[in-house]
Amino acid sequence: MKNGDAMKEEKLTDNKAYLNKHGIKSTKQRNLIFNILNQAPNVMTAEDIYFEIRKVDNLISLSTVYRILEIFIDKGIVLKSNFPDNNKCVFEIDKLVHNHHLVCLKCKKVVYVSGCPLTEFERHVEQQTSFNIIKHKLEMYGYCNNCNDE
Amino acid sequence: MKNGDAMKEEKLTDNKAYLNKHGIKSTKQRNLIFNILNQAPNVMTAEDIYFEIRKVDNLISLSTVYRILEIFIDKGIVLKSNFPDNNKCVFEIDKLVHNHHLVCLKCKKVVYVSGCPLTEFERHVEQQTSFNIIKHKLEMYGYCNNCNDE
DNA sequence: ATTGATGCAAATAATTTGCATGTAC
DNA sequence: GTACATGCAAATTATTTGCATCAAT
Repeated sequence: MKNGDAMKEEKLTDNKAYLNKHGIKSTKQRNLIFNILNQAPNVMTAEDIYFEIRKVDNLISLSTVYRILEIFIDKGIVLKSNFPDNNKCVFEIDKLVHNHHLVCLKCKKVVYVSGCPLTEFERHVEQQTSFNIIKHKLEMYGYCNNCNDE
Repeated sequence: MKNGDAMKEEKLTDNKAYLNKHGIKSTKQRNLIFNILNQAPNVMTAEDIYFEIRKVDNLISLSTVYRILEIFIDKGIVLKSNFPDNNKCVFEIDKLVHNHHLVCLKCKKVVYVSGCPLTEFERHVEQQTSFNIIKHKLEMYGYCNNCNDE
């Protein structure tokens, strides 16, 4: 028990430092959301996060989830996406390795794809358009192994 | 005048053929929406389309706009996107040349970028993931000439 | 004439906001 | 103690749906 508590304590402290480093005040709710997103194997909607927190029996308001996500996005530690199928937004930690999304058109599973073939292309586009390109988002759509078989 | 009418007539006929070819029944409203999207210099929201039609003094219901767009998407002649800033969906004709989006983070202008550096990468991802990739969506974000200067 | 398309109003769903209260520093 | 964060309920916004009427074949 003591051990568990100590680990928990340590984890929270870690997050606090991380949040503070990014100019974000640490609160119980912010730590929870950060932990959940950080351990999530996949993108999550605001509601996913909300229900995940309820499991842990720590009540939180859905609007707080939205507000905290907005802060995390502004401070650059979370990414927001919007797949055109459903109108829900999905959120994920902004890992610094460049991951892109591969979405199954049938079961809607999202898989991360590492590697990024765009660096050179971006430079080319910058020259052509005189835009200053900051970031990009790449989503690929298709059918996963399972859904292909059916 | 006669000339104008003839041109209009011809245009509508063209669209009808095009719609029918894609398994879409032609109606006044569908022709209007198709024309508007086809001549649009940029992506449009459902409301943009709705107001554009109102200008032409032809009343249409917003729900009809949504319904027709859905059909166009299903039949593959229109693309739907969802930029994460605002929760509105945007629509555009699916030109067969592969265009991608370059979005200004400040003024929200969207510019089309031609060329696609992804063909080879997609094959690589298919091998790695056993997905069957159907299509992709690439959005680049940055600051345009104007907004950079300020 | 028939089948499906549209208009209108109401419903739904995601997200945002106002305000009173609670909490981190 | 103060300033900001949160909870709750209500508001807003985009999109969808039900149903009666209209239009294309």
